[in-house]
Amino acid sequence: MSNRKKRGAASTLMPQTRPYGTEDVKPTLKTLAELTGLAVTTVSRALADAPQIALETRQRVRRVAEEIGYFPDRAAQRLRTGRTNVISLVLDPHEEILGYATSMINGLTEALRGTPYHLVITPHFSDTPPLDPVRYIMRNRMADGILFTRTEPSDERVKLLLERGFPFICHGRTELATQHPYVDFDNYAFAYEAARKLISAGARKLCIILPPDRFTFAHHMRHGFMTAVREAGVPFEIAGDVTLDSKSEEIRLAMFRLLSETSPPDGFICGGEVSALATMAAAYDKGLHLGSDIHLVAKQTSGLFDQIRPRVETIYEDLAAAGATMGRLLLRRIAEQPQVSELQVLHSI
Amino acid sequence: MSNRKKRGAASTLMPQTRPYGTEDVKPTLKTLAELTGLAVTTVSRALADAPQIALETRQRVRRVAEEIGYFPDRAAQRLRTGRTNVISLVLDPHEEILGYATSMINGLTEALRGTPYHLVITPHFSDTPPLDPVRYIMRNRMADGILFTRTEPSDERVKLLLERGFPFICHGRTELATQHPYVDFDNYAFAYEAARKLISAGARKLCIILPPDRFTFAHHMRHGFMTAVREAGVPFEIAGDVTLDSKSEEIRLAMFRLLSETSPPDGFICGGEVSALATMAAAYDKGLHLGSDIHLVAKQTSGLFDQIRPRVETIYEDLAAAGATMGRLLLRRIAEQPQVSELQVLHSI
DNA sequence: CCGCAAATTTATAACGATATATTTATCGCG
DNA sequence: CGCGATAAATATATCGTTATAAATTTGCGG
Repeated sequence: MSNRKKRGAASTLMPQTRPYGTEDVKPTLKTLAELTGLAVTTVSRALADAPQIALETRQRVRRVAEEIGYFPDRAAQRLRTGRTNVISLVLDPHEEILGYATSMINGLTEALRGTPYHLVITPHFSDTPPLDPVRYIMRNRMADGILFTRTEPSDERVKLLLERGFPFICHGRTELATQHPYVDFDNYAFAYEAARKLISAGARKLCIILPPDRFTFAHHMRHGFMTAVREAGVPFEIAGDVTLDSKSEEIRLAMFRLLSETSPPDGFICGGEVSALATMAAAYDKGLHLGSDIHLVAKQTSGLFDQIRPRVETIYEDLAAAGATMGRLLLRRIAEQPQVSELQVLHSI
Repeated sequence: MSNRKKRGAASTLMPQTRPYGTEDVKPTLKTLAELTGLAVTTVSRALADAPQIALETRQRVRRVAEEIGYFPDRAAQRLRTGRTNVISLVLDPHEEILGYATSMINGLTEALRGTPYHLVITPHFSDTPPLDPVRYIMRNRMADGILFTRTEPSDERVKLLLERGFPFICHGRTELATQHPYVDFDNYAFAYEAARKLISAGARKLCIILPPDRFTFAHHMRHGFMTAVREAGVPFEIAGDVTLDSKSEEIRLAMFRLLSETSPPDGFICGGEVSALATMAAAYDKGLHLGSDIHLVAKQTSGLFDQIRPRVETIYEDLAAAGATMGRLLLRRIAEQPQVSELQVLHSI
């Protein structure tokens, strides 16, 4: 009632003497209500395009909202609705795998584009338990969903998130009985194909540098590798002292040592770009020629290897696509809580 | 008064029959007030360690808070105080400079560690005006401060942010009359030193690949380069068709063409890792030998070039350090609004 | 032109915290 | 014993939004 009387307030839209375009009205629903002579509730629903608000009213409100530059206060929405409109990407330490995070983030932001969702980066510091970031996000209600990488066979994060029913998508699989959503690259196929390529290129003894054994994808790679070498009956070796997470310098030295042994491998599978370069450097330092003395297949996740000479055989993993898929799946999961089975995406090579 | 009576409520801490450790009380100030028999206000201030709350009370509140797993609701705090406890990093498109974003993010998260601040990534899509992300962040009150990169001499973002008095730190400088905070690498020195190195290595004609001309640091690099070549009276060339932002493939082709000309340059300065690799690839394809036929100095921002063979001369820019500095400066700026001069940090080589 | 349903709009009460102003308890001192 | 000063705690209002329930207006058959 009393609001009705205030309809004329619209004329006081710029009461202060200010240059046009710098309206100093506070852009809130309340202001909007005063300007339109409607109730705050009505304005709110009008902007939400609620069908029970007359079309004409909705349009009018929308017009005035635009005029005063109204944008809903995310904090207030968040407090009221309980939704943060945020998803969190847990960034693991030691991800020197060049551009790993960047590619994924690029894909993610593409997936979030046009949605109200934002991406916050939650770091996982190497001196703290892996569960910390996840716990932190849940307890502080920091996000509506979580993304993380480097999944382990019996991943505690997965267990906890499943237990709490908190939306998440992980990059990589577990070996848990319970199904859960994930996005993964077919690292079995990668290693298998890589081995096949090396063998048909003439390599006579293969070597693979694996990720740290605690990660599920290390098992997949090993399995793919083992299957290929066994099928072909080719001698092989698994780089022992060193993993894809090792410092590049260490990898190079380890590979140098390996190449100095009697009957060293001549075919190398590197699951990352840095390890590939380190292996190449070791071979170079050893005076070995890539393509004749030794062969190498690397996993490529950036445009980098297109510029490496001598040319290196690579298998491409599209991390931006993985990020985009993870983002989309997570949003879907947050919105509808669908069956897990729909959400298990395996990016094949 | 009536609250006093409720002191006994502490015994109803877990009224439901639930396994210990899964308290289902809502962890809010209200709950805490009921449990302690204090007023909500008191609890709030107790947790804030306000001196006008008795020490004994503060400790008691803190104990109970811990017991029920209380953590303040960020949305509520944000709504009430107007602070978001968020800083936003605007990620530019086309940052293929491997790990550029990752390094910076790593530094940033290190700087934010232990603070209540979070990092959100606001993408700047290449098909939208550069001002959009900044406008977006300010109007939606998405963050308390903004970080961005690739600063231009007359950067619109800087102008807008200064005008609005919104806290920000940019990576790179402007040429605006007004002072403003920034963190920058000394790209003048980089190019100057690189040219000196090439000349003393025996290069007789220099070439530099610059960033797109719209960025301030392109001017710095050019200036450093020009100063060095003029001082030494050495012939030079500036890669014309191609910039550090060009696709690596294009850079390689351009360099290949350049090397095919009569009396081509034999000393190259590459402001980024990708362009360096592309240049090396072009030389390789041309049959030229690095270190004798041609010389190259690259800017290194990752451990990558330590594994590149033949070895490449590099000058290191520590982007993680830059990120950390930017983070710290921004927090300081948000907190105290200090003099700009304290906030202008130039990372020298 | 009454009355009842459908179409609109509104009032009220949260969400969980904090700023401001006030009240109540405690104490020293004349 | 009472007074003012200090210490400690409290009440109230508010941030900007939305969910719920209630109220009003409108339309239309009878």
